[in-house]
Amino acid sequence: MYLRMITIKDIAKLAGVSYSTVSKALNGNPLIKPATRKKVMEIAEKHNYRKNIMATQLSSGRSHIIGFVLDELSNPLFANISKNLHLELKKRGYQMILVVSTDGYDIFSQLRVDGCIFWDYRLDKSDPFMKDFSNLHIPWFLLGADENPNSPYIKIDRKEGIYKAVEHLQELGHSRIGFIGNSQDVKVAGYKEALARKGLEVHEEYVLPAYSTWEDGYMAVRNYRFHQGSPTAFIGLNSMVTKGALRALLEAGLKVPEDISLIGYDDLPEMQYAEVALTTVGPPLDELAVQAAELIVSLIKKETVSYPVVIQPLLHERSSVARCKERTHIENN
Amino acid sequence: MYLRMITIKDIAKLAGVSYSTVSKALNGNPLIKPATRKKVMEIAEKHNYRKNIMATQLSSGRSHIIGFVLDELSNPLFANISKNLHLELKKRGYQMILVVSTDGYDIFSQLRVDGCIFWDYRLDKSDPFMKDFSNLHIPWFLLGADENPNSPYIKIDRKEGIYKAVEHLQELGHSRIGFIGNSQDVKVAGYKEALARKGLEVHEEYVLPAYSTWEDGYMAVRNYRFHQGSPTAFIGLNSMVTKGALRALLEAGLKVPEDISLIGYDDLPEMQYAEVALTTVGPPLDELAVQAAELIVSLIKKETVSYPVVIQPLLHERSSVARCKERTHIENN
DNA sequence: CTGAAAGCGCTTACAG
DNA sequence: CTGAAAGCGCTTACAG
Repeated sequence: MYLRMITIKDIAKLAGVSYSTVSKALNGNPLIKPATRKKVMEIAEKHNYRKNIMATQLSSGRSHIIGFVLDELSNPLFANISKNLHLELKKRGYQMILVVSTDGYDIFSQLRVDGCIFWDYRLDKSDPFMKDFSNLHIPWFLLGADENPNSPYIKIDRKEGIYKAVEHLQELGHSRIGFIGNSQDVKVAGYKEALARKGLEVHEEYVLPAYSTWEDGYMAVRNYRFHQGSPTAFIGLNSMVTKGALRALLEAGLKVPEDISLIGYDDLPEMQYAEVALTTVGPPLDELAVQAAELIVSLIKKETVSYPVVIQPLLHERSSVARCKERTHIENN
Repeated sequence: MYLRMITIKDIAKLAGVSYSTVSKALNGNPLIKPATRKKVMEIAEKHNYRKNIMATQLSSGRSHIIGFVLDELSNPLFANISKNLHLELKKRGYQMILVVSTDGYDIFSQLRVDGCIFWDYRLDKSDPFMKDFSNLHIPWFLLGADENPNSPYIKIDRKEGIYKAVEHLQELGHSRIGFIGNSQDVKVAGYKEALARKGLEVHEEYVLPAYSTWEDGYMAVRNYRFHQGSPTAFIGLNSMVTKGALRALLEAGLKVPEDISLIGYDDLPEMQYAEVALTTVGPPLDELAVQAAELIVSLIKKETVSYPVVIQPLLHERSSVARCKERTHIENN
């Protein structure tokens, strides 16, 4: 079918050693004499040898492939996480495949992954897929879940992240703090709790509904009527919503941060390159990837792990937040 | 490592037949007596047997996995194409894995895919990856390329699609037709050619620059100063740009299609659910997937194929285009 | 219609 | 330090 590829037996012949020696040399077995290893390596290199992963998998029983399951692809956050995770897994000797749940999961019946990471998955144990999946006895965990009784997960403490944003704003004198996002999101709950903890009043009117896109954030602000008692600061649900909101604020003639402060959730690089360098709160994405890679590898190795692993979002101060000048933005309006 | 899974040998023992018979029964070999097959199937079912794909791959030499390589994930078009392609491949006995090029390609050194589809890839033969990849002798083609000398590809005749849009608008009396998109895109070239073919004048001013997002389309229209000689109709680069442009047009107080007509490229379902059901032109996405699946399977089977396979974009009339009422939108403005 | 046997390309005790 | 051998779980001629 294909052009036949070179195998360890071919290399063995060329090197004048047994093919088990070749296998060991290729795998860096320390018992092999350096000179032998060198010769084997050179021949392999010269003939562009590629280990046949299927054979390796079959004999070793493991694929060294991790599945990363995402719900949707539209959030730039995923591209970032997927890339970081890919890198961290690679460092640990694993490859990653992306599985988009809308594409279905049958890939798992073909490809034996050694482990699986589910991003922010709304876990439904009665889901036929989850039933099938658990039959495979593949180590897995939820990344970014809020809870997952009896199974490992990495929790992003989003409520605490929002709390940090609220705290930061309050310290700068803001007392009327709004949120732009959909009320289903745990971040809205976190927002309300944070206000309560800080002794600030919760006004439903301060929550501008925005589902998840740039457009949503933009329209939420566009549709909002600013008035005397409007928030002097807003927190945005995610990077897209926040950037859309920023644009709408600027178009409404409000200066950010002079007239109104804005903090975005999710610390993506693009946030600092927005029209105004955005102050953000969000999980450290590199750490997230490291923790996720470590956890799945530990699970694969059957090490005992304690969970949840909790990731604390961090505040990154940039240029979209200023001390509250009470009523200033209203006057300008 | 894992809970040991049941194998064909186990089934053979339970069924009282040889394991080669089990293999054949499981694979639907017609020589096997129906009663035998039934017994085997029942036992397999009962014990939740899963074929070990690595063993299958190793012995058959093929993985039945196709790689689908994407550059970026943010366009909703990709989600659609990926899903359709996945389905079509599945019908033909193949699984698909998504490979995001920003994640790197090392997955290919681990996982032997039987074939590979590159979406709209800016092919660079000197790219070290492409060199490595071609060494693997894996069948592949470009999907959505404009050309690919000496290798198979599926061409989407975007220029012809744009031509259809221009023609449709002209037939309804429009002579000042604008385009919203970035001038790097082949669609802009197609737009200019279409105007020329139709004897319409090309004004650079009619091309509103928009790179690719909703925001880009929205801002392009926002920043445009409508005047006496402005276009009476626009064509949008893709679904996102078009939807952003639609919003900006509406906000500018223009009625679509009464005051101004709009055609969007890419016939995604969401286009008809926009604020105004959008007339679109774009490749039939189901056919695209079918053609892509057929081509890669043919290539894998070493069948001779003729290429390029050309996909013609289709016009879908909805409610965003109306007969031109010369100057009407200007008067209203 | 069924089965014994070879083979896919590796890994990994085990023996030397 | 190296090699012979068994084995991973299948598929597939081949013989019957």
